[in-house]
Amino acid sequence: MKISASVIARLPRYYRFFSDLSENGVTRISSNELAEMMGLTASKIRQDLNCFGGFGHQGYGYNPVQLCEQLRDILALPSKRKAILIGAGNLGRAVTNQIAFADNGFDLIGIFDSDPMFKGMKIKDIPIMSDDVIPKFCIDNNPEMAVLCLTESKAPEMVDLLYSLGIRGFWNFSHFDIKRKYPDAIVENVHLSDSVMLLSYKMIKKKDEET
Amino acid sequence: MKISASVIARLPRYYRFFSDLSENGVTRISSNELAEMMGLTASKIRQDLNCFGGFGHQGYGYNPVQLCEQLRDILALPSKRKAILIGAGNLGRAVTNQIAFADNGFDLIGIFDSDPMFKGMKIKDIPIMSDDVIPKFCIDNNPEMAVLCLTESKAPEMVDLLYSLGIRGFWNFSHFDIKRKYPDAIVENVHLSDSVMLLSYKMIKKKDEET
DNA sequence: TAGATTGTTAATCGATTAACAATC
DNA sequence: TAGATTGTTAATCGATTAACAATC
Repeated sequence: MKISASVIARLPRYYRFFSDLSENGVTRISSNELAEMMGLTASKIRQDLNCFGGFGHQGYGYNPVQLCEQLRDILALPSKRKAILIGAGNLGRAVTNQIAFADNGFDLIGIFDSDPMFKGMKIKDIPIMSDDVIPKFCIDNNPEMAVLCLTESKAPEMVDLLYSLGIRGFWNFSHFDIKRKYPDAIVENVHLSDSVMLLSYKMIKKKDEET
Repeated sequence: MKISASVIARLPRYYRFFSDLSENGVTRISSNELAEMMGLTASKIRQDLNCFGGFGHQGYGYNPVQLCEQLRDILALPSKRKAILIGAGNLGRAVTNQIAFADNGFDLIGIFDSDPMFKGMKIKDIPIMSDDVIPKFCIDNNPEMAVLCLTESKAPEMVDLLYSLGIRGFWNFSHFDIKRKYPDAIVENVHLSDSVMLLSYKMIKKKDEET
């Protein structure tokens, strides 16, 4: 009954496709058609979606509107857990747009930066506060998740602080290995440098193969 | 002799660890010690690193300095391919810092944005130009890679343009499916919304399990 | 030489694909 | 009912782990 990590990793992408289909007024799609769209096999799609119960209709296919709602619930997108963001630099501001508007399961309630230049500023109506007030803010508001967009060197100390304040979910853009220090934390890492290095590798490999 | 995608996906992370070790003056590490650090098995590490040749020394272990150099070459980090960036918003500026300074295999030579408000501005000494001049710029400079940090709706048209100008590598922060339209393009997707949704899922699952 | 640790083969495990019975 | 397409089991494939011989 346990659902594998590889299935789960595909769920947001399914949600994305069903969401688009449903917005485009498509009321019915077969695993074959979807497989062609997504570049997967129909078999994999049927197995994946079936992990969570019979969302399809035999002889008919899948209903994007219905699947969309199901996937929203599975991914807990309507839950709106309180989140804070550390680091109001370019990355922090970019991520604020991602998280504050889209319907991604979180509600951004505060932004923090050590640089006094941000004092009193707001991003999308969310105030930027000084790092100093993180403890008080967390005790008062009990956020569950923190987005880490801070400089490398400050990450370890900040994670210690946030963990001590009860935060257990981390969307981590730094290279600091949170899981290693706090095995019970829930961490989603985004390593942009890994991603661009992979692109570099793929490009050199393609060139090598062509010669 | 073909190296699997799962091995390749781990290479940047190995590079990161060997890089840190070498900076910290570690001159020797065994697969067992590294496995403990990285949360992998020693066996997997030995198999992975052996895909590219015998980088280890029997009875001794691995030399981080040496491995670091080897991985740099494998990932083609010294190659500095010319890259342009489309979209000078927060995300674009954040990514500029990533790519313009770090040693990631690319050299950022131009930034483009349709918004005239950016006209004449620079980010890290790289000029921001109008979208209109993309064709001329590409013909003159022949960039190989484009970073896509633009709004969703503009992506399809922009990819058509860039592809027609000879660009085949894409670091894609948009949701537009480049590979589907241009199967011979080399694409590395970064879907931030997928990542945050997975975090949402993991957090709700943990809560479910605890009750 | 003895000890340590890799390189590499064989065994296991899990994920993907194929096939088809169930059913709308 | 006939046709279509899912749900689900069985077969295949690939990735991970374990074991040990090679060798520094």
